[in-house]
Amino acid sequence: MRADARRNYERLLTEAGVAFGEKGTEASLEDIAKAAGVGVGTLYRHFPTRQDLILAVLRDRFEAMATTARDLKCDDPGRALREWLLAQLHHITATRGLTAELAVAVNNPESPLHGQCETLFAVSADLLARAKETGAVRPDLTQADLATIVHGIAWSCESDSVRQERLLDLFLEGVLV
Amino acid sequence: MRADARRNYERLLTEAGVAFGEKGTEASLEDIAKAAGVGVGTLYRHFPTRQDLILAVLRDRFEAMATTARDLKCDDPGRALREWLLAQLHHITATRGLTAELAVAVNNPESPLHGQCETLFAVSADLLARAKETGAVRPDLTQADLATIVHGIAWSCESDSVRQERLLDLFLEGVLV
DNA sequence: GCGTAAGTGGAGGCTGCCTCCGTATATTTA
DNA sequence: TAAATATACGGAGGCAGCCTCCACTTACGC
Repeated sequence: MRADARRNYERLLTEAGVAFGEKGTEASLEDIAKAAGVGVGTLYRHFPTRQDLILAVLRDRFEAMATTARDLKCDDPGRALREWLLAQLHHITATRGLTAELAVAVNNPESPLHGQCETLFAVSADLLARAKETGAVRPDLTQADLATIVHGIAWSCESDSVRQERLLDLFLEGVLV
Repeated sequence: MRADARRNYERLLTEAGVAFGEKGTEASLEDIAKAAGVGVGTLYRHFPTRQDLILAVLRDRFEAMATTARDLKCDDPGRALREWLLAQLHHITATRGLTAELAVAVNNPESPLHGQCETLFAVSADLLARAKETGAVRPDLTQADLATIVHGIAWSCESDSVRQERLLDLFLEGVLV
């Protein structure tokens, strides 16, 4: 790839991240191209569809999440799982405007981003397995349950991290006495 | 209101419900007008903004929910609450394509639809209070918690009612052992 | 330096949004 | 029942964003 092409690619990615964060998935692509100092044609060559651009932006976020996952250290398996779920909430919230897309990527194996989730799945699987071993969580709990509820909470609480944490804890502790 | 106006109003509402269900909030208004056998001008007179049309469609759904709420009968307060939450999940799912709007209406007191929620709130408040009295749920649980989690689950499970029910039960029973 | 493969950018066709206003029709009045 | 009038209709038209296409420009290997 030529140097100018790479430069434009990066610029577009940056501006797209900003625009999607501010205006959601429907942000004007012409505006994004303009912000990146580039013509629409260039945008469309690098990212033939809006979806491609969204996915490219999300790829970066997955990286960040994987890094968080690797750095996660906690002895108590129950706590570790909770920390990981909270970290996920945090990242999903940071991916403002793309929450829905993220949920699709995680839940739908057809999604071209599904592969990117492998690292995250591995971390979840590991933490979940350990938590089950020590009897910290009910044995029928699945990764899918966790992924779904985390996205649901992230989506329904928008950017209110206090409520997110409360709902996560309600979920973990249970509501019926 | 003239008879023809009323007829067109109803037709538009019906077609809008169908279109939003099939294509989400972004469905083409011109197509909706066409489906209703009416010009765009007529659509815009009745519903000056897309939001107005969405809200009008939602008003109908609120009616349906309120009816369900009134018909709800169950002796055990814990079970009654669960039934009500399930019914809500069901209705939210039926309101395909408008889940996000519904969540806004419920969570945001500014929403012009917020008033419509009163009946539903009253039912929730009643069921929740009774469940607390009998000690069926933890005392710090709020209506807002329930509303938020129900919308989160409905959204994240799309139309998979089995998963919705499972997640609701996980929430109610708790996940940690 | 030069040739060319690779990349650029914006004009243009298309669709959907919303407004405006000339035309049509339901309802009232006589 | 027919005229008068208030009410409603509908589509043309201006605008914005989507995406394609291709004449022009530029980086880079020789």
